[in-house]
Amino acid sequence: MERNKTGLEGLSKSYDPKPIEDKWYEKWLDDGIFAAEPKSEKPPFSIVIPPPNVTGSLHLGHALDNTLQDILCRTKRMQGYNVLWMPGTDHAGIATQNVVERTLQAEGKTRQELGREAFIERVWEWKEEYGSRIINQLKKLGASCDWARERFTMDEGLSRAVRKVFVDLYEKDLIYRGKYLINWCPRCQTALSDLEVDHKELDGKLYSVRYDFDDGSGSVTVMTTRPETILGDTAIAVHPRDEKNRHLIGKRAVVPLVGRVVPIVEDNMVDPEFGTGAVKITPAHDPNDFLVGQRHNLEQIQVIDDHGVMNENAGKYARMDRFDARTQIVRDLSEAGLLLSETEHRHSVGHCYRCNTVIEPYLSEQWFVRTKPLAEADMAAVRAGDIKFIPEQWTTTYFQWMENIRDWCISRQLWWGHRIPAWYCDDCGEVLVSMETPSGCKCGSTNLRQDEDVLDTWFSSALWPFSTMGWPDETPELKTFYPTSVLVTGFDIIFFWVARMIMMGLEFMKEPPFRDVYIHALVRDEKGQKMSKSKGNVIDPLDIIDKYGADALRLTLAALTLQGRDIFLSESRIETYRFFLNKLWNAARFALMNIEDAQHDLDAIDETSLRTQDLWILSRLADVTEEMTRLLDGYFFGEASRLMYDFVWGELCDWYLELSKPALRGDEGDARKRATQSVLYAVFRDVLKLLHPIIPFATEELWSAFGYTQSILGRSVWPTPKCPDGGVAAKTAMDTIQTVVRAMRNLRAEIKMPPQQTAPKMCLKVKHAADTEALSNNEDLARLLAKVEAIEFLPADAVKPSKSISYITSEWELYFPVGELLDTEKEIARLEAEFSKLEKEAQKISGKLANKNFVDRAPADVVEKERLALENAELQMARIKENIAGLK
RNA sequence: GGGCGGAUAGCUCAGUGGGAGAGCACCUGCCUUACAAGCAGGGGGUCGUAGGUUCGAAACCUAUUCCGCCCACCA
Repeated sequence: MERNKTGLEGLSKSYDPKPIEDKWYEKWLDDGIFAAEPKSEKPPFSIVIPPPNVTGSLHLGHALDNTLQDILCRTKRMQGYNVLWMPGTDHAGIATQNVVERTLQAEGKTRQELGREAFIERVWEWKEEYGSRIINQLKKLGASCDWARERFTMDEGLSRAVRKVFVDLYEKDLIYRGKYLINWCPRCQTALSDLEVDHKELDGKLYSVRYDFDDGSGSVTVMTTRPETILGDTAIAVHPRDEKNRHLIGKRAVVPLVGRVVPIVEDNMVDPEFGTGAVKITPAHDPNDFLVGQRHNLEQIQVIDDHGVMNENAGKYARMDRFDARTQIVRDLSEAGLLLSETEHRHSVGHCYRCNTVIEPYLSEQWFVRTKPLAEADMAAVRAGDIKFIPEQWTTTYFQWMENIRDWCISRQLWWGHRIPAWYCDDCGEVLVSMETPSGCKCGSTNLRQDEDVLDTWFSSALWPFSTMGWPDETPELKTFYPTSVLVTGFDIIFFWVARMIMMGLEFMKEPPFRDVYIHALVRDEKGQKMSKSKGNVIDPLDIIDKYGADALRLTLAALTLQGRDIFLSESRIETYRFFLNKLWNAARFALMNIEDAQHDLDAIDETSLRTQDLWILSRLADVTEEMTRLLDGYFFGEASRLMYDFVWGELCDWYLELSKPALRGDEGDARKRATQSVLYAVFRDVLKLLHPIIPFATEELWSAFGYTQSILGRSVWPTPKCPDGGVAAKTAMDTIQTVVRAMRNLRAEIKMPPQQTAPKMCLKVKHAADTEALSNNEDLARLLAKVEAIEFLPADAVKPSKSISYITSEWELYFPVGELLDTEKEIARLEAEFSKLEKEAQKISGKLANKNFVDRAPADVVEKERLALENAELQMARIKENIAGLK
């Protein structure tokens, strides 16, 4: 087979990602390697990207999420799958609107001044300018998405899907409209869903306020954290079985400061143990009170407006900010003698997840999704195993939320987003919900007004797995790639996104949107703190890519990804893995410079010329190939990365490359040289393949330098494990060689012999249990690695060589004659320390063996192992003792 | 209030019933022609605490302490 020329000249002396990464990304795009085939004989594998916000810039969360997806996609491509990785971005309603509003603010303008149409135009301009930024950043990271399919949640096609879903759900009575108490952000001027409220524990005050009865017969005391809502009180409630407050039911109290007379009612919501057991009821400003109000038909009096300012119902407090009003009302209550106490109280307060403003429970007309029926199907699918969470523990979290799900408020009083496809007839009040703008009302009127509101961003994201594939049309993409294979995302959006995708997928596709949900950790800083701009601990992945390269970042993230644990990232950690890339780089350079002159077909390995080390590395490679395949298949990214790290560095570089040197120099003859060259060629081929999904750029560059037949590594076929004949025996032999070599190095270090100095001679006395042949056949290897001139094999009954230090195992004894360098006392001390360590060990084991329970109940092989260990320890002790005696 | 995760070497973490490990940091010696972003050797841990199960526990069970996170209609 004609081999491409190796490109050693092109490789810098140390690993430098700069000239490599952009070049290869371009080549992959030109080659079309990322393109999915709508119809194919190959088995499908598909992932839809969690669409980043168009406002966004790549952060470490994206970097991790997309690195893992890329690893999966690249692996599957090499394994022969027809891979679709669907990319795109999310319009991110509130977030984007806020960003554009801020740029307007800088120009001294507001969106209201601009008007709706002009503002939306501004947002689109902004989107065109910045929307592609994050896509380019994903490319820098190496993401192998099928970019020709890039989608945006407000594309015409996706918008059509949104309208279709809305209309269908409305017709099935799964979407309804009504006036309810919702979460309102007074700054963003919109409703929010329950999930979009961040609850934070804050130090507040709990006020006791006295409400006098209207008949002058006494008073009742209630507790509140929000005195400003007193102005909207329309009742007081006590628990029906609360004996001490029973007598209050039916009485009427006077609301302080406003003088309104309100009834005292009974309701199960009240906790009789809290405070006095009496609660003030403000149906228009508290979610609980709202429900009580419904049950008792109470008046809803709004006293706070949509800006968080007291309105005309607040009397003299009108036009005051809600927090100023609170201060003033407390002062006034105190002056009126109605404020009985004021205590510190820590409680949770809702904040807007976008702008952090304190949320106001606000009574307004909104659209809702009836979630209960959808959630039932959802949970059934997860229970049936149609959808699997990895790690499994997230299933619990998921169920916990689904079981307590409440209706989803989907209308937003924003301008940027999908306009709700509902029209109101100005003449008859009819509500028309339809995909297309209706021409007129049933009543004949043409005075139709479309609903001003837009949909929650997450409504369109929920359709992402099928809307991106062309739904509601029946496309080949849907047929081939739906359900997708796996969803990779962070736990922070399980409720926002994952659960809702499952709902919509099951409802409209009758199949779940994905089979596996791989939930990865959050990336935190080295101290475990969440990264945030305000803390100044943000690591920008683009800086990292610039400094260390995308591969170093990818490998670090993958290596630190353990199932179910957060990642603490620091630059020093990235350095560790960058060092690895350099190691791999140089190992490859070493191989290349030694196969450059090869005149034979490198693909043909002459098996008769293979020695222990060759069989060992080939069989270890087979082990690693099998293990790596298994780990990637099970989403064990960290384990997979570390497996390759350890194999390449600890086995290939530290042992095999060193052992290959004499043969490559020609010391062992031409046949051995050719065989070793072929082994290197074969090992690197698979190592580069196995590492390619994790570090695509570096491996691709090296692959081209080796000149393997397939010109693009990403197009090569995933390796299958092939253990050579004699591989298992070679592993045992290498194990022995490694132990002996380490022992020799140890003895040299003991007398501080410099590494460049060759030790004249070591004497090896091989005992019964040892693999004598492994040692005598590979004596040259031991000499090479331990830098020893000669190894003298002593007969088992030989006397100990004089003036030597020793290393003794149960299988062999190693003597290093050091002549005058022998420090007798030091050597005795060392041996005695060794002896007492063994003695302790032996005592422990014999204690175990003396235990009848252990001998009787432990498995036979365990007992046997302990017996052997004891025997060995005793043998070693006996020999060490002899040695000590000899020295004395 | 409910739930989840964690506690192992100075630091960050592997290790799910029979040998306590890795990387970084530290100490010693080396610029040995692939790599000083490197090589070789070394010191360092009563595995949070208390019980239990077991012949045997870092691992399994119970309780407990501390740390982190999520959820909840905490007036």
